[in-house]
Amino acid sequence: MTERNPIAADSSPDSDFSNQWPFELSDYLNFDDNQWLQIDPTTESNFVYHANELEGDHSHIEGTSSSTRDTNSTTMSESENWKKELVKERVAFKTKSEVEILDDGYRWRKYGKKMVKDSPNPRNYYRCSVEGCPVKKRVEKDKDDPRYVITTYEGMHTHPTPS
DNA sequence: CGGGTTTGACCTGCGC
DNA sequence: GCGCAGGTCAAACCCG
Repeated sequence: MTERNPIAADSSPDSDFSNQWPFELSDYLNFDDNQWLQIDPTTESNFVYHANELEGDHSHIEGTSSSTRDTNSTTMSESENWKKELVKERVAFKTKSEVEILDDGYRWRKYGKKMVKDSPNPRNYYRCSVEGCPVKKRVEKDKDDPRYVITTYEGMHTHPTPS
């Protein structure tokens, strides 16, 4: 599967991520359970940076990137648990799509499939085909609306997008 | 033949 | 400690 899937062109050519996600992004991000975050289409290029902010501390979402979290003042047990979850970048979003396999420019190899408890649809696990690249993603259909596909990316690519 | 998919088994973390 | 659920492995299989 090397052909592109031009479902929709992204409208922000300056955005780095418009190259990475050349399909239509939905207005919602999901980070866990019921944690849906609505994003502004004009700033959607920022969302990647904030996925990990939400992993353990759902209380705030900031507009800047990466790791500025050492100044928090939560309790000890909380911050430890929270650190543990911040090992990897993670971002999830919901796309309206007929197909689950969206070509985002990278090559993915499927390595697992699992039924999840809260959904009648199976969850598929993919890994980046490039050797040494730690990126994984999981794809599942929205249980409430099977016309939507929930994709969760984990990690950052260590290589440029193959073309 | 090489790369990706399928699929059941296995591993691990967590709640009870 | 046990059982469940999510995540991963890996052998067999499929396909260009």
